[in-house]
Amino acid sequence: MTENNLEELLEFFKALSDANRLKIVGLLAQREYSVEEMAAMLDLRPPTVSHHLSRLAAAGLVSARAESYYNLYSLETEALENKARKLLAEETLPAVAADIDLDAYDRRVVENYSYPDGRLKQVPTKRKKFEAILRYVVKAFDRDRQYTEKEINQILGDYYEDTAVLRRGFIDYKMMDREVDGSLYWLVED
Amino acid sequence: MTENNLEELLEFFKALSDANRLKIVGLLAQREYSVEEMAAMLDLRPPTVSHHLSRLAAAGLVSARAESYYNLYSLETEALENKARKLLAEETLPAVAADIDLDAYDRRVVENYSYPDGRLKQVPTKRKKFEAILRYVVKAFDRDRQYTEKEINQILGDYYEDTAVLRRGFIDYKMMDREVDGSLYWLVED
DNA sequence: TAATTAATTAGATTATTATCTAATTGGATT
DNA sequence: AATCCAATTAGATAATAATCTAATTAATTA
Repeated sequence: MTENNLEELLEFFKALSDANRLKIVGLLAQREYSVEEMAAMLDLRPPTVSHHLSRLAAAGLVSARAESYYNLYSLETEALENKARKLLAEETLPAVAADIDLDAYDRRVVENYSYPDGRLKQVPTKRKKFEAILRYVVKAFDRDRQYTEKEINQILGDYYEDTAVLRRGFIDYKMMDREVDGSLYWLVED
Repeated sequence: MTENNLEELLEFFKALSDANRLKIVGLLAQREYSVEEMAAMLDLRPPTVSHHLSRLAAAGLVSARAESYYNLYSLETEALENKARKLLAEETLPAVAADIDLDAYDRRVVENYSYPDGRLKQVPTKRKKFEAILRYVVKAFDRDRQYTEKEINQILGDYYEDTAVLRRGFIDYKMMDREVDGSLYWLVED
């Protein structure tokens, strides 16, 4: 369902990503034509037009009806409209990204900045990488409870000596919140 | 305006006719990303992602904003919607065919079946070619008047000896109509 | 039945395009 | 001022895809 979505969209866009195929669609938007007629009008050989038509047909955009030994092609207007409308639907594009490995960047950063035992070699200065490290470290905390600064530092100490830079990062990037007097910390919901 | 239409549509479809570019669009439909982040998630090198982004940007589908030395890309949702809606508009597809040489098939058929002086060598039996010949010969008649069968035959005689087969063709293919008694003929409007 | 015709399929060639590595650019940090 | 880093550009290579000719198929007419 999710992966199909990408395949289906891809077939649709590929079908229309050629000038001569677009012209064929333009022709068939007006009336049906035989292969030979279109070949003459586009100045192509019939096998080439046949090939284009088979790609359009595979995407469901055209269909043929046999009449004597002509194959008369016509546009599947509804199919075209459905695809265009699907593109406009809210849920379509996010679904295309459904199977993408969103954590790949974080994993790469964590690997580059960690010793084999899981401790951090250092903390990156660049924002994107710092955030990736924070997302990794924050997993050590529990959503359902509150922590004293002492407890925070104890947990962070397993990752890095300078616990303050990590603790401050959580606050700066709004991954944690705390009491005004700084006595208690807790995770912020996404 | 008319040719631009094809170019613009083509750029749009080509921009989206690649699996990785579709995935990029899917990612950016959710939030903005840097080039390096997307490269990691798609398992591509940054130059490759940069190339894909420039094609998407050329089609107006994504835009970048610089933040420190990141280029943060986001989806141009409106542009995408406009293109999709344009595809649904009645006039778009016929406009794509506006510059096509619609007479190319007829010309080819007429040339194949005519002597240099314009007379027909023979009349084709195959429907499509017969129609092409009829469309050619019918130009000899005037829209604003009526013809007796005798006058018809005289004009058709300039093209071909067997005038009846042409005259009958006009009637069969509804290019001409006539009185029930067959006394007068006239051109049918398109 | 033989000959003709439109379309498709097969196979080869050419043109595009996606991708990579290496080099360059332009900000940002030390 | 020197260095670093993300992004882009340049240039080369590999993978796709468009197109052609030749052969085949299916259907029609002489």
